[in-house]
Amino acid sequence: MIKATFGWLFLYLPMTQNKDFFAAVYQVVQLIPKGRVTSYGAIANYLGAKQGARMVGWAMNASHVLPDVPAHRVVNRVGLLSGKNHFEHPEQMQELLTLEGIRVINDQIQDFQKVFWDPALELGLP
DNA sequence: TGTTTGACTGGGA
DNA sequence: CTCCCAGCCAAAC
Repeated sequence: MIKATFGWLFLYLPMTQNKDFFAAVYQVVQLIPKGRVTSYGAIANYLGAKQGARMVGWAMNASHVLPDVPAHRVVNRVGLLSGKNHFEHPEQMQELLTLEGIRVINDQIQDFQKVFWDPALELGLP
């Protein structure tokens, strides 16, 4: 029984590695509250793809076609705006964050721990 | 069809 | 602190 549960958990990960994974990423990103941020790895972890942070990044790269996906609220694990160069203007990411009350200095989010939003803690199971 | 490249991360030196 | 490396896997060469 325990083995079966574990089996399900491990099977759940590969199951999500499709278009569904991208869709799931966008859903989570849309749930990030204004004034809060999360990381690629946190989203991947929440979706059961603990090592899929790069895929989350790739999903964000393709997210521009969709409206209402606040990609600026996703940063790397230390609070650096690693994706700034993928916006219309490199400074747009910081501008959007600033409008939401998040302070950014040299591409580094200030009080990162305070504004960090962990889907695994804030949301239920995926 | 094989190789390289990242909006990443954790661990080690 | 910095730098390096190995997983990671979809795209783009």
